[in-house]
Amino acid sequence: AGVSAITVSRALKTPSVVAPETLTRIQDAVSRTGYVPNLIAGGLASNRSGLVAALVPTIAGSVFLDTVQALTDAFDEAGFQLMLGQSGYTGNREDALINAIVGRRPDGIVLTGIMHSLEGRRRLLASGIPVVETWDLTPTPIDMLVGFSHEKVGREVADFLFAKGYRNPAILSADDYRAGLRRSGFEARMRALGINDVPTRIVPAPTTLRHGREGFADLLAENAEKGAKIDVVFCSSDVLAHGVITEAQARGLMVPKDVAVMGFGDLAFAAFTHPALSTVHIDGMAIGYQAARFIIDRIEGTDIGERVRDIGFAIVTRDSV
Amino acid sequence: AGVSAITVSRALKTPSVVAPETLTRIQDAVSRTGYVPNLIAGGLASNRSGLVAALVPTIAGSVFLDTVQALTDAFDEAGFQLMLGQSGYTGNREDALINAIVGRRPDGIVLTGIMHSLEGRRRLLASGIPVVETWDLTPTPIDMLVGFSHEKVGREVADFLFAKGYRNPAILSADDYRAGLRRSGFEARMRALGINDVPTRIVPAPTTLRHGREGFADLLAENAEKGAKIDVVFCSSDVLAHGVITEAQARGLMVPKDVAVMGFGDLAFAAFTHPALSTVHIDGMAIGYQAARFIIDRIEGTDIGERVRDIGFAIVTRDSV
DNA sequence: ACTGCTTATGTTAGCGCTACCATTGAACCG
DNA sequence: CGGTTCAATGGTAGCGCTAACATAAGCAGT
Repeated sequence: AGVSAITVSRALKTPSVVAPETLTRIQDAVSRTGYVPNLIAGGLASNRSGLVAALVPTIAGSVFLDTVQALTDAFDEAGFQLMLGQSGYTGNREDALINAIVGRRPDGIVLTGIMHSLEGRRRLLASGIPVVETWDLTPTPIDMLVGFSHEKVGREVADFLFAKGYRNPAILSADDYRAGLRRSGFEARMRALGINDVPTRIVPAPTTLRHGREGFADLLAENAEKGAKIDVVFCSSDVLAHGVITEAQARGLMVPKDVAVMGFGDLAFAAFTHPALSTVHIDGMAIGYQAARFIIDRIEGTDIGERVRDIGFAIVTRDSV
Repeated sequence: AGVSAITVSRALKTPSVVAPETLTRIQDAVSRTGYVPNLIAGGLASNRSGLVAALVPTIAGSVFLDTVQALTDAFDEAGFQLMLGQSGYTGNREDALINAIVGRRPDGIVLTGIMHSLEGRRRLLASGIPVVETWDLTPTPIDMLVGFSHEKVGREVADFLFAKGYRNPAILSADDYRAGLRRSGFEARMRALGINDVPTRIVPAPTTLRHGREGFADLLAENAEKGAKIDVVFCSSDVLAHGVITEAQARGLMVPKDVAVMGFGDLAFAAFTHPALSTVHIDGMAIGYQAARFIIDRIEGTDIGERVRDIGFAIVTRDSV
């Protein structure tokens, strides 16, 4: 287009600084030749890769979907591309993933859940890349954090169910760190209320409708042996809770008359099960948007204010409790 | 470590060509200094970014999850990082995304669904990047393809339901291109079988339990007016079908005695609804793995054989039909 | 006319690697 | 013992951009 490379670079990145006439000439040449700037090279030169990494345990049928969705949306809009990594629930792949990710010099990293491996924490810290941990609260975040207290969820659900008159709660929970936190909060508060033995069934993460049905069936069988009864099941996910409702239905049990069911997550379907699921609402999208905001602000040098955001939760009463 | 940069590069990429003694010395220095190679720079130099892009309409509650999961897994293992892009169902963001993605010079692109925009096709073709289109069949793929015929699904489901004795089918379908294909296949075959008017309800994509319930309610209301009846509902997704089952239950309708329900996708939960959902099984994981294989083979120069793979489908009979 | 300031564009260097070719020294061979 | 081969390592250039500074031209103020 009769101009130097740098002018083209400017025309594409900061069009405001080139003369309008030159600009149109360049844009014309770009569309004529089908030129697509190599952002890899640009990233190397400017030290801004335009990449952001998100690590989730798994996307399969998970509560993190909304968060991932919000992240892609928010970052897309800001011109970043999201790299998705699945660490699995076991955590042993986390370290290898961290290396692969840090090597690509992303402009930010969003972690779902807090980072547990010390080695991983050190490496992230050393990299100097903005990091947001999400979906949990910890007094010692690596960098920034947006989440809520799982323990507190457990406690408040215990209070809620107790106030509703339930005295024979059971737990159906995924084998997952955060679910464990909710469990202990729940048990601790129940103990304080005088209920000491809470029958508990642990199923593998990620949760499925199947695990909900089978887990509930197991819980029932186990308790029948002991001659005990269950009047409410607190599930570690809405999917599990949906499974419990389904199994109850299949057995001719009325929900909530015979057994009440409490979920967690308030996924899109929760309001439309039959009966509608009472659950704990978590705003997964808000977590994603806030995480994106944190990183974008940090990159742009804007003040981000308090680096830890407790996004809270809300108990939603519908018809299953 | 007393060696030149290039030797380090070799030690990390092709350890077999450096002397074992030198190798340990380098590895020692790497772990001592916490050196993480800059893959951006490496990518620029070697023209291999180690990035692969996946475009999905949306990940929200979708049938594509398994495919995305398989893609991250397969590519992670091969040392590639997945970039996730959501194009939305409308398709107008597709072009902008294509540019952002091509600019990052990924080593491969996986498209969910075929690319419709001519401009997008041209750009992808021009980029020379290996492209796999998935979840659909077309006589004119951009490059490689792994999918199945949605029309054929519609036809076979029509045959299947007709053979089962159903004569008053209805359709509950998402407003989505591929669902439309299944719909026309279904209607065409039904017409051939002498059934001309198939009551149809279109709901927005992505599908939710809610749309399943409301859509079925609408279908029912509409038909009650006309004094017609519905004996089976063919849904464009398992989620929708689950909604129909739920709504039927809420109304005291027996499935499949009063209405039968047919899903699509065979998602993990389909076997565990009550009654268990009859549906069309699609192996989303296999689609993902095959797509990854295509791209990896292409990169490594291995012969990929036939560039179009029809992965087929299977009608799964459970209890809802 | 000179200075100072602003706007538009250009020049140069370098981001951190790897491709390519060269070099070195040892082993092997007739 | 010179020639050939091979394994291990190094030197140089360059991937395609952008940061930083330089330059040129226009314009206002004195």
